[in-house]
Amino acid sequence: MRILVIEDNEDLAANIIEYLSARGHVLDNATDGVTGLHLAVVHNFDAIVLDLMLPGIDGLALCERLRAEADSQTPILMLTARDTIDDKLAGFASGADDYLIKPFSLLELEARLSALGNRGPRRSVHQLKAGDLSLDLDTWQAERQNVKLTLTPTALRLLEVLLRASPRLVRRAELETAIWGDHPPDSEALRTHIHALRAAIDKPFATAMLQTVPTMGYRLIDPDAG
Amino acid sequence: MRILVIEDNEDLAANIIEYLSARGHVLDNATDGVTGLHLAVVHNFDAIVLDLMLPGIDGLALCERLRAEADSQTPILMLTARDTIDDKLAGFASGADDYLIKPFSLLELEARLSALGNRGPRRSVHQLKAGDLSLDLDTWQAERQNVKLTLTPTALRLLEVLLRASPRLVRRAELETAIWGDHPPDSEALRTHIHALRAAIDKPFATAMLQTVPTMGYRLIDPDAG
DNA sequence: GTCTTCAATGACCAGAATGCGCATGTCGCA
DNA sequence: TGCGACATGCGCATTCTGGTCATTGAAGAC
Repeated sequence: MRILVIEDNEDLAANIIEYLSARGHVLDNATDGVTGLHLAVVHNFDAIVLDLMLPGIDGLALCERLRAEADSQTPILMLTARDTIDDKLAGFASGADDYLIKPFSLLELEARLSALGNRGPRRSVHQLKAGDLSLDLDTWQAERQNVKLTLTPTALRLLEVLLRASPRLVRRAELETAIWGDHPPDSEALRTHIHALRAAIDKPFATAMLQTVPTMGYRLIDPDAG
Repeated sequence: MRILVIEDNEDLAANIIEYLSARGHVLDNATDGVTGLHLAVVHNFDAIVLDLMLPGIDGLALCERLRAEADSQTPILMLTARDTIDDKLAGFASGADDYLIKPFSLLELEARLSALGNRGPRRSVHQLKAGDLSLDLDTWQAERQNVKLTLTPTALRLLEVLLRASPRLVRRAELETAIWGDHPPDSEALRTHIHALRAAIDKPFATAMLQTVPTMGYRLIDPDAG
């Protein structure tokens, strides 16, 4: 996860950054509110750790401005020594997603950050991918090299089957039953659809991913992998 | 919000339900794990409050099964008297989104549930949004580019469903049940309403947000995002 | 109680997209 | 050179979608 830590206490910030970096996250740090707000708006973090006591802008105000002006939905975890109910309510009211009281365990911080990062529509678990080609099963939008592709319904199903199998080879019979069920068309219409799929995902690009294996079937490979 | 409370302590459950109901939420209750799991799978809650000490299935196991088998992404807030780091970590590891220690304040519970349900109480209570298109759920006023839109009741419900799902694709059958319940009209009246919705939210503007995915359904996208 | 208005529905038509079958072209191989 | 397997392009039939409109039914106004 890419995480922004807005915290002016250098020791604490260093602790958090060291621990989370070691756990494989990418960290960024701001020691005052203005810088933090700026970083949060410009970059696209997966989560923000926000101390409430800050020089510059107050933490609550920063949170509100981030939600209101910048219309950002990045999850925010507030960090503070204040543990009265009113403090917490104010935190959530300003748009925070979680609220952690000092002193806290770094383990718990990471667990809560993960929970924040995992939820929400941003991260779609339902995505098939092979190399620079991807198919989002929520939106059913296919992309290659971040270019959106328009596919016919059949080509879309074909792509889905091939992506799920990738880089395995899929037999023609398998593809046919996947698309038409038990009653595939008389002729080998599959070729036409493979052709259409190729036109969409391979032709506009430099490298071809959809390969033919004569007499056997087709497979979708990632040219950059092995 | 529609909230499921899985809690066998009757006093505590009654307290939570009474309080949250009074605050305008719709509550449901299960006193054992099996019933809870069943309700969670069948209905579509905005959040689940889950006690860890339950007859039937253990809370952690229930959480895992919900995530794994049912593939549910409903936010889960765990409720327990156990407050060691290991307990918390186990909770988050099983798929929880938040973890609250007894005794707790009902105010904090509601704040945390709001944060879970909508990532910011502001959004759920007030408005749905996608790009420059928004729907205020208090006034039921839809706007695009700050221009107020007049919609027919059905188009309004259609917009609500699509906005909540955005940018996910919504299948035709899904839209039909969302609007008409189990007995959708004979003909494909949905098209006419989609047409009406398009006329209102897309036609007067330069860019179209409501996209058709042939054979599958419709989706509402933010043209400026990714 | 009647009239008016508006939305929902279902039928219809037209245009476009898609699927499928076929003819032809291409490649590799014996 | 001949054969098998596949790619490609084309045309027709079908399907899908968008748009329009008349009818129906409900809610509100008078």
